[in-house]
Formats: sequence, structure tokens, C-alpha cells
Amino acid sequence: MVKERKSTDTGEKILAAAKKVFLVKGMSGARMQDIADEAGINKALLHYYFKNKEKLFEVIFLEEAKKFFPKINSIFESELPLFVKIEKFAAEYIDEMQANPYLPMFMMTQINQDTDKFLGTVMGKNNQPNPHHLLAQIEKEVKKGTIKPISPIQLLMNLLSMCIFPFIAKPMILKKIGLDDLQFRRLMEQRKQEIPQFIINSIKK
Amino acid sequence: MVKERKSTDTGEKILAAAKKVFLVKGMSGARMQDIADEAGINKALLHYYFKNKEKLFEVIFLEEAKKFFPKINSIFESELPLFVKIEKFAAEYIDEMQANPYLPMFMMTQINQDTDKFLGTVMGKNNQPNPHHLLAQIEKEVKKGTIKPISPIQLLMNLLSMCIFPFIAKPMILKKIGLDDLQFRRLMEQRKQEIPQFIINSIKK
DNA sequence: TTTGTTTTTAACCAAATGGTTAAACTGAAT
DNA sequence: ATTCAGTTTAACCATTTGGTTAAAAACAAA
Repeated sequence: MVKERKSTDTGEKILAAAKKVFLVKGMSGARMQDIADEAGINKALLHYYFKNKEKLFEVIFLEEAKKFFPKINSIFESELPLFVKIEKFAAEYIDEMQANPYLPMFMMTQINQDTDKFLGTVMGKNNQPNPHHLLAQIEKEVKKGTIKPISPIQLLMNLLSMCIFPFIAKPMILKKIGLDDLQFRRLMEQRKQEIPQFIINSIKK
Repeated sequence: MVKERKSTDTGEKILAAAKKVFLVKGMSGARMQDIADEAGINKALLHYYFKNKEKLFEVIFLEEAKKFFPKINSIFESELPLFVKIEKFAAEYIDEMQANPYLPMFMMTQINQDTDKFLGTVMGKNNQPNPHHLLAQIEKEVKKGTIKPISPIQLLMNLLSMCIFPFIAKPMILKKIGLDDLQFRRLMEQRKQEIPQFIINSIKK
């Protein structure tokens, strides 16, 4: 059994190259030779440092999952008021996705490919998204009468949808509306306030 | 040059099988032998009926694109009032996606893979999404003062996000919230009214 | 300088892959 | 029954692919 080699220049080079290639080509589409070329190394080194293609991919997936889900949990489970939570989530989540705009598409691709594997086995128990605290909080606010009656799941879906989907649809949006990258970034910056405002306008009594 | 064979039993079988395999595995991940197995035919027949893997894929893509974009255009370009348009879009779009729940993920995958190819070359000029009429309508309503000031693009993104993203995130939603397929369908049925209501509550003066 | 360990290289491997080929089969028309 | 055209089959092909192997190179310690 090949153990993972300790962190070195070459190992890091491989990871950086693998990330680039996997993100564009996906796991099936990515070729080990392409990754080696991208890293500027001999292909056999990939196998010296990583057991096989799948293991290499899992390392990348785990690294990326760490940027996608923890935000969800830390904010959802905090004791902040609901509206503040929505504002905070939109702002911080969009910041994270602005820094990693490929991330939603990458995560959704893997999760759709094999949910149990990627949300189960590979990730294990840590850092799994857990919406229950927020759902309960929404329910409580509805009961208190501070917001209009809305299903907690529906509200959660609205929030996630508006924060995440634009990054997935980015190439389509850019092409059909005729925006460039910078304009898209600005648009998403605006959404940090626009989304919470839109939501709060809708649900506030 | 192999012309596409005229529509026959075998041709249809291939298309049905190809759709299944391409949808799950994507283009790179799908194997011609897998498609042949799924269709219950000899692999060489794939090449008798379709020039190559790429051409077969394009046929499938075009078929699926016909379910994804035309709704967008017909409703966006109609002369209906804005609120009616939003209601109609949400209802009809969600109906279409309920019938083809894999479709958003499939389309977004291809568009992210190579936007110019899939939104350009393969689709040609027909049936391309064209949001400009709706954007202009939103702008007009803002100016008339019937809705609160909102950027047309932002409102469009909100509408599309809330209608489309849940289908993309379906496996994640099901797993993390603990729903089954039927419950998800019900949830999306509710969204046919919930989304327009949510939006109208937010923007109406 | 020598020795031992680690890293890198280039050649190699078996299997998989998309595609080709020619013969056999099938169905329709004469 | 024969001929022709279209469809299907099974074998085959060249290339690609992920991975293996052993030797060379590099590095570190004594």
C-alpha cells in the first residue's frame, strides 16, 4: 500500500495541477497525463505520491468541500437573530464563492454523481451540512408571528438558491446577458445586500 | 461520411439508451459499450447509426435543450403583465423540470464545460434563451413605480435561481433534510405558487 | 567518499476505448 | 427462388489510459 507521501513541493504541485484539471474535466474526463503535464512532472510520480486517480480526486474533493459547507453550518447553528443570520450568510457565502467561483458547480457535480459516496463515505461525519437548527429557528419565528408564515424548507431553499445558483449559471448568464467577468463579480457583490433585503422584504410582517 | 440513419427502432433504442447513460456519466464518462449494453445491441451499431460519440451526444443535447430553453423565451417574450409572467413562468417551468428533473444539472454541466460550443455551435441560433424583453419589462415597471426599485438582472437571477437550483441540489436536499422523492415532488409543486408569491411580496409597492 | 534513503525517470504493461471491416443475416421486390 | 439493399454481427484495430517496474539521479548523514 502506497502511503500518501509527506507534503513536499512535488506533492503540492500535483495537488494544484490536479485541482485545475479535475475542475474543468471532471474525474472521468481528467487524464493522469494531463495532470502530470499541468504539474510539469513525469506521470509515474502521480502514483508515487498518490495511490491512484480516485484517491487523488478524493483529496481534492475534501479540500474543496471544506470551502463549501462549513460556512453553512457555523452560521446556521449560531444564536444570531434570523434576519442577521440571513444577512451574514449571504455576505460570507458569496465572499467565499467569489474567491472560488467554480466551487458550486464542482460540488453539485460530484454530489449528483454519487451522493452517498461524496456526502457519506468520502466526507465522513465532519463538516456535513446540517440545516436543522436554522429550520427550527424559522419555524419559531413563524410561530412568534415575527415573519409571515412560510415553510422553513422553502425559505431555506430560496436563500441557498439565490446565493449559489448564479455561480453555477455564470457562463450562461455572461453569454446571454452580455457581461464580462468583472461585471459578474460586481453583480454578485451587490447580491450580498440584495438577497437579504429581497428576502426580508418578502417575509417581514 | 455516415449520414444519420432514418428513424427506426434501433435508432430510437440507441437514443433512449444514450440519454440514460450520458445523463448519469456525462459525455467523457459514458462508454459506447455501456450505451450498447443499455440498448441491448451490438456496439458496432452505434457507429452504423451515428457518426461518432460526439455526434450522438449532440443529438441528445439538442433534444434536452428543447425542454430547457423554449419555455424561458415564450413566456419572457409574451405581452403578459409582469406578475402574471412570473407566476406563469414558475408554474410551467417547474412542471417541465418535474417531468425531467435531471435536466438542469445536465444543461449546466455542458454549458460549464464549453459554453461557446453548447450555447453556440451545437444549438445554433434557434431556441437560444433571450432575456432582454423581460429585462426591459422589469425596468419599465420600476420606472412606472408599480414595483420597488430593483435591478432587472437581479430579479431575473432570483426567479431563475429559485426555480432551477432545487433540482440541481436535489440529492443533497434529500439527504440532508431526510426527504424522499415523493416529498421532494410535493415540495416543488408547492413552489409553483410559493416562488411567485415570495417574489411579488418582495417587490410589490 | 561511501552508504542508505528518497525521488525521479523512461520504458513498459494489460486493459479499455472509440471506431473499422467484412461477412452474415434479414426483409422486400421481382 | 433469386437478387438487392439494408441491418446486424463478431472480430479486429490503433490508440489511449491508469498503473507498474527497475534503474538512475538526488539528497542526506556518517
